[in-house]
Amino acid sequence: MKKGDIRLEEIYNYIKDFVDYNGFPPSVREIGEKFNIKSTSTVHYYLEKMRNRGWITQDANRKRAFSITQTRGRSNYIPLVGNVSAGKGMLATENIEGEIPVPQDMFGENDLYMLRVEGNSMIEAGISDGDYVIVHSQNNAEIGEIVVALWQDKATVKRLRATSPNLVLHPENSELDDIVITPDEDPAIIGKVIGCIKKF
Amino acid sequence: MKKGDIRLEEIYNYIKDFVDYNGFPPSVREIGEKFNIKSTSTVHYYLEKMRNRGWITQDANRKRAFSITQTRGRSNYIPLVGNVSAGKGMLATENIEGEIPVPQDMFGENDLYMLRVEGNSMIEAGISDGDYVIVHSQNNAEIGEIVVALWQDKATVKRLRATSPNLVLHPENSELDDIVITPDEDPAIIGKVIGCIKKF
DNA sequence: AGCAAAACAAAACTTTTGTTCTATTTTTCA
DNA sequence: TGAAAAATAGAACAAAAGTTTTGTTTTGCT
Repeated sequence: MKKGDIRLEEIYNYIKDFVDYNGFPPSVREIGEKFNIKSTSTVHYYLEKMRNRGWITQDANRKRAFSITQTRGRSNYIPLVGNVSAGKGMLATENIEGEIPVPQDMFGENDLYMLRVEGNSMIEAGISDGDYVIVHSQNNAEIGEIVVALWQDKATVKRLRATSPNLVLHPENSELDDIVITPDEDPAIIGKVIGCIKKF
Repeated sequence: MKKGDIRLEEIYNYIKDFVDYNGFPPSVREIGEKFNIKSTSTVHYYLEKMRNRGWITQDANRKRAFSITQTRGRSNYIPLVGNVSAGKGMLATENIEGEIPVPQDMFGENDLYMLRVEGNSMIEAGISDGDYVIVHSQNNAEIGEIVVALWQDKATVKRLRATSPNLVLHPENSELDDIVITPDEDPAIIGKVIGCIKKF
């Protein structure tokens, strides 16, 4: 590899990191300073090269305004909900522990939230204790889908078996029995699990 | 709510979206154009307000360079590696199918890549066909960890059982037997699985 | 060694961009 | 209603940032 290409990549990575960290790109002079390049024209020379290779794009006549043209997936920030408690307003701000970025390509972008799973009742579906499930907020679901149900002031993740006359929730754990909830116990479906993130 | 505060929020959201989309913030005049504000000083007036409220920060004497002070978790963009083929250079650009954002809080930020899992050999560890594993790039691992091993020109995800005299890879699937690879078959560990993202 | 291309420097230049100042209109609220 | 506060405009301005030009040094290759 040519010497210049190594430099080019270094500068490119610097720009990527800079944008990631600051939310705006570095100026020509900032780049120069970082790499001990004493002339702005040299930096310009490298930027031009990146433009030609399609690494970055830049509207003409715009300052500090180039963007990296990467096939970089967008993030979608979804609230991590802590205590999923009583009835309505579970997305109340007090319950939101943070805004977690998830890949938009994978999970779309509308009405999602995230929940930390407790217990291993869904372990045979690949959802274990401590995993984070990505949930689409909705109030009903099809039989067979994995849902988040609110019952007795607690959220639980189970597979939906039946909705009437009773709500039947099926744990994906052969050691556990189905949960049958009668209407008068006032259960509610508050979402459909569309994804799961786990740490090892 | 005061009229100005509504405007302020609208402008703030515009800025957030703009930064998300473009990778750099809009200029004062661009904001003005968007909201039919005819004077740059008016936009300035709003930006100042946001600064006072801590919504944005901006280094003095820097143009087009304010950033939103978000309580949002950071994304870490990691390459999704397609064909994990022969020996070295698996992170060669040709093999990178995209840059996927993953939450930095969960997975740190160094030397990660992502791999699409084929087959259900790790299903009892919660890793199924089609899942995406998050891998820390490293060349050795502890016994018991889930690793990515390169063998016969293919990457495989298994639990590490032994490293000598033979490399023993254990599928987490009771229907499958351990894989024993002798040194002359030239296997290599190319990463440790630290996470998994699955879609339902 | 010698030549072409790549890499870098210096300074001057143009445009963009944020800021400031003053003045006017509109809202808000007592 | 009337005064204070908020919101907006216009123009002028200074600093920052990208660009251009010209030239020099270094590198790569035959």
